[in-house]
Amino acid sequence: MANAGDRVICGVAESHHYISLLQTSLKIKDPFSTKSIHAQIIKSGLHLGLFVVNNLINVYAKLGYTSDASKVFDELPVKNISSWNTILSAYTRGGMISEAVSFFNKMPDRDSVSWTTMIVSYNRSGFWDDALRLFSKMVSSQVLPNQYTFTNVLGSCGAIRELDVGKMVHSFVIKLGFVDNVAVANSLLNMYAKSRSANAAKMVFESIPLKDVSSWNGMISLHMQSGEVDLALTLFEQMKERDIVSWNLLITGCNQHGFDVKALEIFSTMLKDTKIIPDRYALASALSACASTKNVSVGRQIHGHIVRTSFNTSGAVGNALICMYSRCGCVENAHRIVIQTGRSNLNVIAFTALLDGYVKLGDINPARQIFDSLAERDVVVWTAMLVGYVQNGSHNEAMALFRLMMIRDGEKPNSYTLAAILSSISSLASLNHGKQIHAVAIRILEASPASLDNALINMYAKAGNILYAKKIFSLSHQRKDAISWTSMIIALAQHGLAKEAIHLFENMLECDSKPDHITYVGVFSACTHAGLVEDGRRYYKMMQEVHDIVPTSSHCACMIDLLGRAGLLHEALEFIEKMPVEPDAIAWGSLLAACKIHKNAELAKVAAENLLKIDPDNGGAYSALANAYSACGRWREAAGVRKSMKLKQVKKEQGFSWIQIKNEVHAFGVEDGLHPQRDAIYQLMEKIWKEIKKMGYIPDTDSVLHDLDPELKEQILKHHSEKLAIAFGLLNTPENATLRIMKNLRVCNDCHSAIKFISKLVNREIILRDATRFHHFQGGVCSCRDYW
DNA sequence: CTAGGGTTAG
Repeated sequence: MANAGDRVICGVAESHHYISLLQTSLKIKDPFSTKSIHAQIIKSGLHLGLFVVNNLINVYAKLGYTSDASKVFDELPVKNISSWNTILSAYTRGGMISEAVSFFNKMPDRDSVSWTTMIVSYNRSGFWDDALRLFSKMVSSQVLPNQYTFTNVLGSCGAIRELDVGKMVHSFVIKLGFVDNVAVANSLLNMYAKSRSANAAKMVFESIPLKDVSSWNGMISLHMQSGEVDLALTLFEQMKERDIVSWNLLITGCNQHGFDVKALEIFSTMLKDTKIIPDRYALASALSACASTKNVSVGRQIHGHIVRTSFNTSGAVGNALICMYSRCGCVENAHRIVIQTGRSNLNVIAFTALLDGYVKLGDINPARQIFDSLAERDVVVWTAMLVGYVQNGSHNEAMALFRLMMIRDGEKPNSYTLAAILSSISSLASLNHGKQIHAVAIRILEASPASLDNALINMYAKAGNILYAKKIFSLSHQRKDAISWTSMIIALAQHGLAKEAIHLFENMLECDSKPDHITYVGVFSACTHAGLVEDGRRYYKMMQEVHDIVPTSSHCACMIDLLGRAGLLHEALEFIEKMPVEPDAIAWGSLLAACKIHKNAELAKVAAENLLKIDPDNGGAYSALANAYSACGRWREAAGVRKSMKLKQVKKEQGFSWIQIKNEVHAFGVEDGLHPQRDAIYQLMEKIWKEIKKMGYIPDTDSVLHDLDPELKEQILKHHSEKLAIAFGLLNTPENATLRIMKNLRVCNDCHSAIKFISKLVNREIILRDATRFHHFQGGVCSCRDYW
């Protein structure tokens, strides 16, 4: 047993002995050996000095034995600032910020380590402002920052793009002589890079005397952030050594900028040419690249690697796998990974991708099941579900979901949500709902993006309010895109404002906005509605020669329509025979419709036969052919067609019309006897009928089967669904109010003529949206000038 | 006792 004097002399050696023991116990994470060392230290008395005891406290703290650490600290008769700092760091490491703050305030003295520990703690929790505030307090308390302080404070500046503060810190760094410290210099570089000061960042980089891998990585990151992928790649080539971060910067950068093939190339080079093992960032980005390029086979290989190395699929990697399989259409695989990984380890983004995968396959029900199973929903997943319904044509479900989102869940929609619901509203042509959404958009969005304006234009146009559509278009002048022009051109064309539509198209060309294939559909339909055959031909040529657009079947259908309606039936047939794509049902249907208008039964027969060859169940073909025969007075043949229709049980779409009064939609079929107001409606129609006949209206009884009693013929015409809807509208709206009627089929000749008279008789504007376009009736005339 | 570079997925 050594005496007291020996102990003092041996102190230093003994200290080293205990410290190395403590470090080993920390390294192997063995709390029991720590306890036994602790016992030995007590046994030998606390003469070893604070250095050893502080070390003991630290090891306890780092192993998570906070109460043991505190106990040793509390029992210390004499403490130095390092003892206090050690406990402080124990609190901050455990994320106990409020405890750390009150401990920090209790400290008798604070040095740069104490302050820095607090700053680091704030940074770790993302409280960048608090970190900077504490830094300025530190400086005014006359405590000098060290290199650790600077790296962290510069990190805070970069995170919140506080360039001005960052510059001040920079001058401080220079003053205290830390510029040559590579860690501090790298932090400066990154601060400037994040604050979008590329030149300052480059200057810092050039001035670093001993650049390390991180310095180079910082520059690569800078270039990737600015989208200069080539420069980033060049720098990467120049590097003498590269680490996983260098590789990941390239992989994620290429992925983010759409160079997904390159990203996968780099990923495979890393696997092949280096010993670097891909981490979760590399795997997630590579999988994302597979998703974007729909490269399942590489995606499966990466999945295989993940399985072989039993890589943890919780979090980023699992989410990326699910997204990859969903976007590649392998929804079952994605679903399997959800089950294997466990729902709680995955996030809403992965589930949104899965939901979307089902939507893309047209499986709306499983998509809804996933949606319902989510514990937490954000605005994006609500929107994805909504878009699913819209694309599926389930507009009522879309409306119901939107209500659920707004009212029951209180989720705030964004511009994508609003554009999606507007698309449903457009299909339902519900002006009231559309106006409500417009109001929501004005209330909650700071600025309306072009996409939303376009949805609004579309909605107002489809709901019959062309004036509002024009207003939105003219107000969105700063952020107009090609789709805005297209939406407006189509809107004008649908409303029969063909000259305006074409004028707008010319404007669009002058503004150097590039029309696409849809723009041209709008242009052709405008030409058709106005009978502008020559313009139509010219634009058809321009589309191919100037804008390099290959005509699609819809363009051809428009052209056939244009020629046919103008009476150039043989030219239309010639067009079909020479058109660049295989003639489809719509092409022959257009010709057939034209034959009906121009009473050409021979050609109608050719068109109908061809149409039925392609689409044998097309009820429209039969009735169009029958109508064409009727129109030429060939009753027997017309009856023959109708008979064969019955024989073949071909269904003809039932015509109906609807009108919205307040928030309710009232639908009417032909001879609708079910409506509660039927007597009043029929009486009013009777009265109107007499009045308009006095004004010169002649019922188009030729369009009805010929072998009926004339009285009965009139009766049938009188009770067409659009006329009933108008009578109902007149009964239930204030005087002078505009009536907006929708019809699922095209308006018939007789109704078109009758409504003109009605508009004059009751002095109302009547807007009728039929299957293809709008008719604005006012003062006895229609906006289509009887050409439709 | 305190620290610097890369953070994916709808």
